[in-house]
Order: sequence, then structure tokens, then C-alpha cells
Amino acid sequence: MSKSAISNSVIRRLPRYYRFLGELEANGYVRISSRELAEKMGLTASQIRQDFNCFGEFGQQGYGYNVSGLRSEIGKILGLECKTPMILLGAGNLGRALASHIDFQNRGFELVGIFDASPEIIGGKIGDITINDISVLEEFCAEHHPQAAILCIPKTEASRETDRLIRLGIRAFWNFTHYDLRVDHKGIAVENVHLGDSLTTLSYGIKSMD
Amino acid sequence: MSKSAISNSVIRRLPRYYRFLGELEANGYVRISSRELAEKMGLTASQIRQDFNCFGEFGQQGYGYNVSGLRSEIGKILGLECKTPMILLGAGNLGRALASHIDFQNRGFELVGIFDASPEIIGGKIGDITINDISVLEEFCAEHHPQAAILCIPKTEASRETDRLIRLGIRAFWNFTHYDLRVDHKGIAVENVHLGDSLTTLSYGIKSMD
DNA sequence: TAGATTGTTAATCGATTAACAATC
DNA sequence: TAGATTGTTAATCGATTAACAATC
Repeated sequence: MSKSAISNSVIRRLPRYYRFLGELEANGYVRISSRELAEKMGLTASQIRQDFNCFGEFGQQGYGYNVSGLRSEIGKILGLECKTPMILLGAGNLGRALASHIDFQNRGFELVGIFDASPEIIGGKIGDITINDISVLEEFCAEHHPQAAILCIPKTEASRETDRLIRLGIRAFWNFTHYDLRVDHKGIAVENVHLGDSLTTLSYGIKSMD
Repeated sequence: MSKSAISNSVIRRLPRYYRFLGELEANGYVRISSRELAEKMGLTASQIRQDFNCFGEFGQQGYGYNVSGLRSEIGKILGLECKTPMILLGAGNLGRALASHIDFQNRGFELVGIFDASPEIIGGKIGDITINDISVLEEFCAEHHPQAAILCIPKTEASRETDRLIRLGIRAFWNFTHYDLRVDHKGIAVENVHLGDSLTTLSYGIKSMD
């Protein structure tokens, strides 16, 4: 829907705003000014006001922003009222960690299935979801229509499984494999998480301190 | 050392360059032009040349860049020839995943110790490293002098443990806890990985496709 | 009303892209 | 030499910051 001109830089900041506002709300804040929020988040007040004005007028002159109102507006923009059904491919340590620790509900998703190829793992459970054989993916998708997938599989299988998943109706990928997923198909969303690159950046950070 | 004017945007791209060049090298590439690399990475040739010129002249007119030479130069800039001793705090699923799947050696680090507070976990092993009781951190640091730490502990303990670790000589944090670590102390490097924010961004990506 | 703080425009800053002379 | 491709400067684009009138 809103494909208007919200820049990528702004969007990347929205989840963090949403998170901070949630914490403020939990701590009993009712209102907050751009100046105060800027201080807490390490941004400038100007930037915060510019950001929030991309999608309408949420504040009130002389008062500031209503914390819970603003938070729920940002939640709507992020699409968090939908709970997109999501599956996990690869139930190794990382897949297991994500399945058990990520708060899918509050991020706009619901984890509905877990798949792996290794016989020792298949049949086990993570939370209350049973790990299925990846060969039953077709039947599962026909029945449950998941729309998003987490990729925690070996690099070598990523490309093949991605094609398969797209054929099965998956439109969004949270990619943890060791390569950059770039899908040519239009209408597919991809979020690459490259943990190795993140650690490498930290290495530079150490070196450049003196 | 080189605290010159390498912008943050460039630095964020370096690990990815390093990775792509490694793959090219593995595939037998000896030379590559900025145009060809741009195509493979989804960047512009101009940007690549600008980026590489931040730290000297690595290419050769009429020829392009030597793949392995360029890669090792970027490796030096990133500080990957050092193997900074690193410890892991928190050996739950996520900590376990990182300890077993991350290629520390190629990212400028060496994992030298793992700590947890839970009696059921302490004494176990991940790879060939024994999980220690977090109470022996002081002795361990006095002996092994780790300089970096991975935080995979509950949010509630993050602030306290961070202070403790800084006192023990840790100068770099790879932070997976559910809050933004901002260290006031000068001379501390932090890389926050907020997986929840990443997933939230994907939610927006789905919604904004139409 | 007076004080505070937004919404918004204008100014600045930085990053990306385009262009081309230098040179291998 | 001719062709290719860099290194680098100039032009463009976008994002951040500053400023202030509008208004609660």
C-alpha cells in the first residue's frame, strides 16, 4: 500500500523507535518530546521530527508526542498488526535459537512450521512445533500457506531451496545463510543477516580506536 | 592507528567486499575490473573505485584489480591479521550457535572462553571449549587477557556484566542482548546486533510491496 | 496569555554518481 | 600503439541539521 516516498534510512530507524517507545510505555511515560527522545536514543530532535513527519502529524505543538499513540502508529506503518505465517528451514543451533528466542508475534509474524533434512533432528520439537522432514514442504505449504521463511540452511542449498520456496508461495525471506540473497523476482522481500560481516566490522572497530 | 577520514558507509561495505573477493579468488579469478565487481555485488563501478581509493591505489589502469592482492589489503585495513582473544557470555542456543558456526579466525578473533550462570550448562563443552561458571571470570581474565566479548545474556544482566567486563579489560563487545549497548567510556568498540529489529524491517518489506 | 514544542522550510553536510584525463 | 580501466575531480543527489513561524 503506502509505497510513497519513505526513504530507506527512515525505515531502518523505525523498528528502533518502536522498541524504545515500547520501553518508555512500560516505564509509565505518557508523553515525550522530540528533544527528550533524541537524548535517550542518541539522535537529534530535528531528525526525529523529520522522521515522524514522513507519515503524518503525530505530535502536538507545545506538548510533544503521546507515547502509546505514536508507538501504535509506527507499529501500523511497519505492518505489525498482521501476523504473517512463517516457516523455518534448518533446525540447527541457529534455527533453534531463533525459533525459541525471537518474539515473532511482536514483529509481525507467526512461526507455523520447522523443517530440516537431517534424520536425527526430524521428529524433535522446538517449543510446541514439531520438526518436519523438508521433503513434506509441498504438502505443508498447500495446507498452511506460509508467506515468509527463515533460511538457516547450508550455503550450498540456499539457492535451490529459495527457488522452491518461491514456487510454493513464499514472498519474504529472513536469510542467515552465508551468502547475499538477491532475488530477481519482483515482489519478494529479503532481509539478509550476515553475522560474519558484523563481527568483521567489530574487528575494524578495535583496530581504529588506537 | 589509521583514524583518517574513512567514512562509516565505506567501512560497512568492507566486510562484504572482503567476502566477495574471497569467493572470486576461490573460483580462480586473478583480476577483476570495478565494472565487473559492481555487477556481481549490485553496486556501481564508481562507488567501488571511490571506496578503494580511500586507502591508496590498489588497482592498475587498463587492467583492473588483482583479486588476492586487493583482498589481503582490505583484510589488513579490517585488522584481520590480529586474532583478538574473545570470550562468550551466555551459552544458550544463540551463544552455542555463534560459538560453533562463526569462523572467528577469518574475522580477526579467537574464541578462548565460554561462560554461563546456569548449573545445568556449566561443565559442558562447545567444540573443544569447556563452559565455565561466570563467577570465575576474574581469574580467567587475569590469566588469559581476552579483549573482546560476545553478549548472549539476558537483557537484565547486560548492563552489570558490561561494566564488569570493562573493568576486566574487555575493549570490544558483540552485543546480542535485547537492548542498545552504548558505552560512554572512550576506547570501547560496540557492534549491536538486534535480530528483532531485523525481522521487524522484513515485516515492513512485505507490507510495502503492494 | 506565555511557554513549550511541533511541523516545515531552508541550509548544510555527506555520499553517490558521472565524467574524463592519466596511464598501464 | 590502441584499448581498457583506473584515479580523481566535478555534479548530483539525498539525508541530516538548523531555524523559526505556527499552534497547542
